[in-house]
Amino acid sequence: MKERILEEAGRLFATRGYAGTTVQAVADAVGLAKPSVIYWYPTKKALQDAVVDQVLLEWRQTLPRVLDAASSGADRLDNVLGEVVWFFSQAPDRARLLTRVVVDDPTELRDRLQGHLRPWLALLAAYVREGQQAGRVRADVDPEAWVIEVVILLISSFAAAEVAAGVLGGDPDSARERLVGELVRMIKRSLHPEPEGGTP
Amino acid sequence: MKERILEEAGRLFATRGYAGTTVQAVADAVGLAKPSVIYWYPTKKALQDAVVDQVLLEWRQTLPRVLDAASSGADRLDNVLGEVVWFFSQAPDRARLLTRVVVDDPTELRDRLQGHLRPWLALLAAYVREGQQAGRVRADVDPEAWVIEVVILLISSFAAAEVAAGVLGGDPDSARERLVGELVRMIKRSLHPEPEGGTP
DNA sequence: CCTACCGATCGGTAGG
DNA sequence: CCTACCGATCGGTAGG
Repeated sequence: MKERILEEAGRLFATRGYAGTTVQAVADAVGLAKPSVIYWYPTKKALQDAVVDQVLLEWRQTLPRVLDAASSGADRLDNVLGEVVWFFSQAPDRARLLTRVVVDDPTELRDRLQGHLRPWLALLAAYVREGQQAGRVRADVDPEAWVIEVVILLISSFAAAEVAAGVLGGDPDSARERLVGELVRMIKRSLHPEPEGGTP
Repeated sequence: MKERILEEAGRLFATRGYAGTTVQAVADAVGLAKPSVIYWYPTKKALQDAVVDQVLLEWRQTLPRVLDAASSGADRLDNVLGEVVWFFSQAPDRARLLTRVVVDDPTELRDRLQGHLRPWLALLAAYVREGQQAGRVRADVDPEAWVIEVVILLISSFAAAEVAAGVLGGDPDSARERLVGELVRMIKRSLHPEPEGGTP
């Protein structure tokens, strides 16, 4: 039952935000009375923490794939982006939830996110720098700033995917596809002028 | 007094969101009793609408500058980006507010935003396409998708600027500067491999 | 522009 | 896991 609650709460927090989600609404979505939700998660805050923790956990579980993608194939960046895109495409609520955490002000949650992000920032920035020394990556890239901007772009692009597809018009599915394609292209071209792999 | 209310409400809606902002909090910030706020803006919803309208109005007032920047100088894209960056740097709450409108779900607000965006999308995409025909812009760019992704990146980058600067570390001001610099570089390089202007 | 007040709903508790 | 209930606060109104 904890899982059902977590699932519905995740959906609601992602779409309506923390303040916009009532414990009663979560209870209704699951089909329980309000105190039953409070039985499993003692406060609304604890429920939100659990939801955010779950997204971070799911991300950690995706890590092996990403690291694998990062060390194989002709175009490693392309592979990594593919995994990240898959992670958010799978469940766009993840991106919406993370966007809220960043924008909703709670400094404590931000700090928790930063703790998760900082090691990644260092790792990825080192990769970029390495590429620069090898001449594969443009010299004018600011490695740390690039990584941060790419993370922002990835998360917010998926968080806004629905609206963006609406603005683009046409069939929603193909609109989403065009947007993801251009997103990936932009990120790659911002790092190096032409694909890594060269001619196959 | 309407102005004071609008100002404080804008600050609060941007930082805490619609559901997270109470009419009482707005009243306290201005130094009025709650019913006095309701006197000037008959409902909380009307107050939010006024706040969003104001941001859109300020953007329209910035338009002449942007259009001017778009038709002068060696690197027109650079000039336009400079104006947009200035618009959001001036008041980062604008970006945070727009992010919320997109993510907070109210379909009606989205539609209003889309109405504002659509003509721009067409105009900017046409510019990109024109550049492609002249060979100034890479052929693999998807003009409409590119414009949308750039708008998303610009808005969310400023909305997350504070957190991003925290992750980057060091002096907050110079961190912000690095991030904006890289943001602009990414956008430019995603369109054409080298600066438009050539050697001066 | 304020005081006084409204019904509804908030997060959470008591007790079983 | 539920019913019954708590004080606090919500958006908004009445009346001046």
